[in-house]
Amino acid sequence: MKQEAKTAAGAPATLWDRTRQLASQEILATALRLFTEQGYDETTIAQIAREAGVSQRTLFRYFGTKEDLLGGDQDRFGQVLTDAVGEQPADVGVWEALRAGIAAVQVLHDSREQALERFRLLHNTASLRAGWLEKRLRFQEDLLPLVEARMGTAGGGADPRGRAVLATAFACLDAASMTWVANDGKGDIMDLYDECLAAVRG
Amino acid sequence: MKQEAKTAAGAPATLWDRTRQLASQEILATALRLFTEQGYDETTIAQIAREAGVSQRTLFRYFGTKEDLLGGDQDRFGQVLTDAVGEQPADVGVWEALRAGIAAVQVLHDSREQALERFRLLHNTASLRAGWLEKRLRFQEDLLPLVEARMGTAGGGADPRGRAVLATAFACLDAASMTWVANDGKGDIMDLYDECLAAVRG
DNA sequence: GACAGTCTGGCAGCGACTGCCAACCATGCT
DNA sequence: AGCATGGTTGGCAGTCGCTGCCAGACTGTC
Repeated sequence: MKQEAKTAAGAPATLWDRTRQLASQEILATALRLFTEQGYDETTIAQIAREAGVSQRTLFRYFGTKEDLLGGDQDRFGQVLTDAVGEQPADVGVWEALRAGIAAVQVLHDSREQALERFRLLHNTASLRAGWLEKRLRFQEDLLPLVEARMGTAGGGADPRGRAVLATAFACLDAASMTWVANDGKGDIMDLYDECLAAVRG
Repeated sequence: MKQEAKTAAGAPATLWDRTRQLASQEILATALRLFTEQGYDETTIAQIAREAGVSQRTLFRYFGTKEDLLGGDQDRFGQVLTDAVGEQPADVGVWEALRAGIAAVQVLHDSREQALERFRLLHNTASLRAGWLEKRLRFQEDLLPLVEARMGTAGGGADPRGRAVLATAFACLDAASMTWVANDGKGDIMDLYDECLAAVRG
């Protein structure tokens, strides 16, 4: 259940945890390979489990959902995002604070290639896109109180402005990443994000 | 299944078509009732089919997807939207044109109550939210060329600004409708939308 | 009344996902 | 070393959304 994934270097904890982590990596690698090879929808859980050498039941214990096999740690995304935004000084504006959060998330990507590969899958697969948008919406919900506090709007559901600012920031991130993928990973996502915001806010 | 052997009154279309339409309405009404009564995820296709008096197979022939039982004509939404935007005079700005399109869609709702009921289900059910966002993304893709033409940006994937403006407009609509639902349908969605845009671009 | 074209329901099956249960095995205690 | 413990695993059955297939019932036409 809960795992201190602090196995950065050495300190291999118990043998169990090491085995767990190994299996987890194996499953993740197999899934990503098959997804890029033959597409997300065309890859079945049974196939991933077979090629990774585990049972379907175990696979579902590691990753509760087929989607989780791609995103890996989307939950950590949300964590890093809200943390980064929350840690911004109080005198920083909303837009700047959100920018800082988004920038913090970008650092989490392992490599440009892997990020590009994942984004490409995400943008080209309807079911994945849907799931991702849904998760992103939950991040927005988590961020909402922070944003409203920074804007001075009382929120409580009556004032739409906090939600609007938040949704716009993510919308720009969306546009930026889609353009980034369309350009085969050329340029920097944050630059594109800035360009998007500038286009929107004049 | 059973049918009124008489139906003497009026015969505008063939009996087939009439039966079909009747069954369709019956299914739709049953589905909406069960969804609001016990929730979307807790309602099975088998239950809807049983209470509507048709087989599952037939139900799936009428509505290809469980989601289709709620939205009904989401496709028409997109149609009206793109038509309205496209029909705006050439000298109208992007933001204004998009606003006109969104306003055109609002007219399609049957009644305030029904719209509120549907929106409530939509915003409270994760799977539905995901599907809706996905479909909305497709609308954005349809709208993109129109927006880029109006902005003078030669899209082709290289320029993110068209996508950014588009996504922002929808983001504001999202924030507006969520606030509308949170306030139990009080006020006008378009007013909230304007407020959102002002907060973003102000 | 016979024929053709639809529509329907039932059945089997796929894929994602879950609950249950028996077998397993690293770990800790004696 | 021996043994109990508790987390881990895999298989089996089952649910739910959804599809292909096939036989039978129905409507409309000649």
